[in-house]
Amino acid sequence: MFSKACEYGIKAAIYIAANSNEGKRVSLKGIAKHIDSPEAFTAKILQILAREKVITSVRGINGGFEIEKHNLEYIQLAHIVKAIDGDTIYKGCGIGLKECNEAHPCPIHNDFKNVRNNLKTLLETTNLKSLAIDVNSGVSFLRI
Amino acid sequence: MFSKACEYGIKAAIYIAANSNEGKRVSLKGIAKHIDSPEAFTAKILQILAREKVITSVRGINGGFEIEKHNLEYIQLAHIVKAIDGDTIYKGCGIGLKECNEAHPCPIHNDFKNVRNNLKTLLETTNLKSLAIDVNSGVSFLRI
DNA sequence: TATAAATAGGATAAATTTATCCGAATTAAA
DNA sequence: TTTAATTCGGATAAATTTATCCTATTTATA
Repeated sequence: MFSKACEYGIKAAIYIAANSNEGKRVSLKGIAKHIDSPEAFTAKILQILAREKVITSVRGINGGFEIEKHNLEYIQLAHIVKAIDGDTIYKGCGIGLKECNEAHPCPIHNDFKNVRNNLKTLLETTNLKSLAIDVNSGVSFLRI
Repeated sequence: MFSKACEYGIKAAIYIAANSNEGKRVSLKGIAKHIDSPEAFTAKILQILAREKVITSVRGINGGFEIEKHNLEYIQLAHIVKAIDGDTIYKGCGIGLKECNEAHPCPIHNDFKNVRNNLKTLLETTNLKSLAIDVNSGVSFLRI
């Protein structure tokens, strides 16, 4: 479904969100440890998310990653996925046709419309705040 | 969503189905041309589908690929996807957790359940016959 | 039986994704 | 102002996916 990079990106963003929600900034090392991802590779992904303004990075001692608390509820999963994997997963054709639409549909176009819209809606309406709250309260988990 | 190999596999299977539905056997060359895919790579994928009994291959002159007409309605997209990409796309966790379930859910587990089930149902209930008919009648397309 | 048209499958190459390494830049604090 | 903790970013390596090439095998037919 998503690339590995995107999976790490989603998990990292949620972990950062969970901590930012409690006023804590987290380091690359801590992120990689808590989401069980390779550190250097995760660093690249965090750079992308920082460039795309999904997260904020702070260099130097006591630096790390954070998200402004009042932004948490406005950052949707779609922002993260789009930054890393692009939007073809929830906008493109299921079997990769360049021009696939109502007028010129691929064989699974209509059936897939539901799945794709379902996914699109999910990604566009799920914000980091709600995900962070569940992680903080122990309702959901980021590893294993 | 699906790998390139899987996209080719789905398109090839539908093309073979569309022809088998009209009593015609098709060659690798013809398949690759009509679904706009690299010939040698497509050959590998057809081998997988043949090994998995999704399609039948016939060697030698006038050989090619076909599907027994009376089987067309019993072959679901899920068979093809599972043979090529496996079933994690419609069974696994959205962010790659090994153990993700009701008791120990990832943060997007519940939201994703719908998408995944939606996809699973689609793949498990869409058969090659209906897809073939649409292609044959010019309602849907396999390339461009 | 020889030939030509097909698929099968092993070897290899190209491209992309995933992962690692290391020096540069930044910054708080001793 | 030096040091140490930290992210940034370029270079490279490893792994996987995608793609190609070539020979072997099969088979209908001349």
